Amino acid sequence: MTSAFYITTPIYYVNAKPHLGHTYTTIAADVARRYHRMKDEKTFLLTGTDEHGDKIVKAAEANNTDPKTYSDRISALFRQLWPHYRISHDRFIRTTDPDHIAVVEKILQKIYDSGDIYFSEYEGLYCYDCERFYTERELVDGKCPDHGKKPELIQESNYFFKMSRYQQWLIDYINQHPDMIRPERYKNEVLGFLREPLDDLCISRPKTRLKWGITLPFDNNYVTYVWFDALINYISAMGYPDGEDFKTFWPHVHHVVAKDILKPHGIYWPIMLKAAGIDIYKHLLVHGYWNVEENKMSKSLGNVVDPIYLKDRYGSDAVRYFLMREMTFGLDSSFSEVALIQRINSDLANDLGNLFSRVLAMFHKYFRGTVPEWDSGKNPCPEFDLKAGAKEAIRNFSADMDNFEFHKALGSVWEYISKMNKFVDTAAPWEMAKQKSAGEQLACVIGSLLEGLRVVSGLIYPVMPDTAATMQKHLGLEPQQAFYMISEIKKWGVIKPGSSLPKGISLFPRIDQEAIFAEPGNEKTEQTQASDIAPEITIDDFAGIDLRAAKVISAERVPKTEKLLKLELDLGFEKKTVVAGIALFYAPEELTGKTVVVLANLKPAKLRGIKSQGMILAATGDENGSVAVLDRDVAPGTRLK
RNA sequence: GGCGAUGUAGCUCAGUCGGUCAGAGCAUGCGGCUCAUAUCCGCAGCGUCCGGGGUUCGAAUCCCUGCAUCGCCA
Repeated sequence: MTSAFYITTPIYYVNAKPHLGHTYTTIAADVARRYHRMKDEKTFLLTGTDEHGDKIVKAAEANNTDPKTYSDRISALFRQLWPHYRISHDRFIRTTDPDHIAVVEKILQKIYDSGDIYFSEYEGLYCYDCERFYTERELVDGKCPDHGKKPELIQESNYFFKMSRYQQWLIDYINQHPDMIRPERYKNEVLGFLREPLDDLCISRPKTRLKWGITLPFDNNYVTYVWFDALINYISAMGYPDGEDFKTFWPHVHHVVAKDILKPHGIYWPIMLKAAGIDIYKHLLVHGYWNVEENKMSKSLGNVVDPIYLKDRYGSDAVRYFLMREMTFGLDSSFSEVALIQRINSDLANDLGNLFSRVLAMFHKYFRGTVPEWDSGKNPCPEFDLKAGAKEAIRNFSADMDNFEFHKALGSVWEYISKMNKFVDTAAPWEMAKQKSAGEQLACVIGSLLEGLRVVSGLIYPVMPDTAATMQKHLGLEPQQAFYMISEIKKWGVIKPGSSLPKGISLFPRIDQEAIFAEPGNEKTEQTQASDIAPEITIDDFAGIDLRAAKVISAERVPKTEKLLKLELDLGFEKKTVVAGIALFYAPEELTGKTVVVLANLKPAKLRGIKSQGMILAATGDENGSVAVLDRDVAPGTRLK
């Protein structure tokens, strides 16, 4: 019996601004958290920023500031972004927070005392510019791949965490908890790592080369390696070891991460917990990447992955919906503005928005805004049973959400929406309205539809909280109340007869894709080839173009040019001289005797002193070209149309 | 080089133990309705289920092999 749910995002490294990937991870966590709220669980959502390490020092230097000031600035960008997407974290942790630092020190000391941290001297190849060690095989010609300098052999002492000691334990643990790392492919990947001997983890950096970090409690000359510091945020934020939040939520923790940080979360973190005597996290949920398709986009890459741009343009709910619907959790997906617009138009505007709009319009038309008495049990509506459908939708939705299969969960909701659209068509309320005798049935149809919409508003709540609330309002309900509780959604007949409802609205206006691409700065560049088709013409326009079959009598290069060939053409009734820019692709003799297509009524032009009386058709690109040749014999002069 | 994953309709993908599994959504075409955001509903796919072998009465589904793409490791 789970009564609590704790979900985390990674703490984001402050060396870059928030982008689409961060947004996806955090929205996914928020969606999961809202779903567990629906199940009446106590929930906690943690996110934050990771601020230590040499990359931050460098980024700060590049911006002419110090690490703390720089971190403050970037961290604020993350913190300020989340409200735009209706993400309300219970805590936003920073690794520079004093309570976090205190817990990191505590954990280090604990592991040190238990003997899993040792001090060791070693030598290695160090690049002073990169401020890092290289292994022999990382080097290119014995030089650092970034700077092309030869690294120096230096000696250094550091503290190491005995991960190797826990290798077998971790393998066994994962095998005993097969759903600990999900989806399964990532569990297998971790087990793959573990087939090789695990190196001990260097967890310190001498202050001589890095000061921006948490000082080791047992040696003032070193700071903590950034990953060791960062992972601990998941417990420091909860007041480890004695905080109430820690006790309540830690047993129910779910970490959401992208696949690039699988190794720290799948290997370092459980071993750290084990070594510190803390229970292992419950689930690690690993998702894939968003591949942003540059070519199909209107905007520059930077713009489209900018979460603020997307939200301003399409709205928080629509972007949340797209991200959750489009990506199979765990796999990579591609992101494009075109795909986003298509989802919005087909799923949100056409299916859901239009259903909402048509139902409310009919309700107002036939019942003047007052909910009629109706009873689906006593007087069943024709064809479909929306009540049973709702039950099924809720069941499927819940099962999918429990498995973090957001895309499937939404699929289940949309199946129900589709059922309702069919129901409207089959029941044809407008026909019933014409026959006064069908009044009871009409009431049942409209009443059921209103209830169905209420169920939908509850089910979309985790993904589209704003839209859910808007729907509630227009169904005459109180969006402030916990309408999204599963127990509430499951009821049938919540909208009371006699209550009056406000007018409906368009939940999601359709988006005119062409209009967006036509905006200044949105020129379609390098689009797919189909997209640069010239403006539409009529058959009459085409009639003005006189294309003729013409036999090549002779061909010769135009002197002093690379591209031009002079062709003598036979059109049957006359001969023409034509200059064509195809010399890069054709030798003159190749063309002689072939029947080509000539634009015969082109205004003559002089090219290199030669009067060209037409133009032959050819497909030419940068690399190659091909003259249009008729593949069967026709009389010269035959018109093409 | 090693390990692993993937390769199914124009696009994105479902296909659990081999036997109506050749599917869904989008896009496209045609037809219908008119309550609705030119929306909705219905109908329509001659797909070498990557290629080639094999096992089997029977394979998209198992085995071998080749190719392609991707990931991790080295």
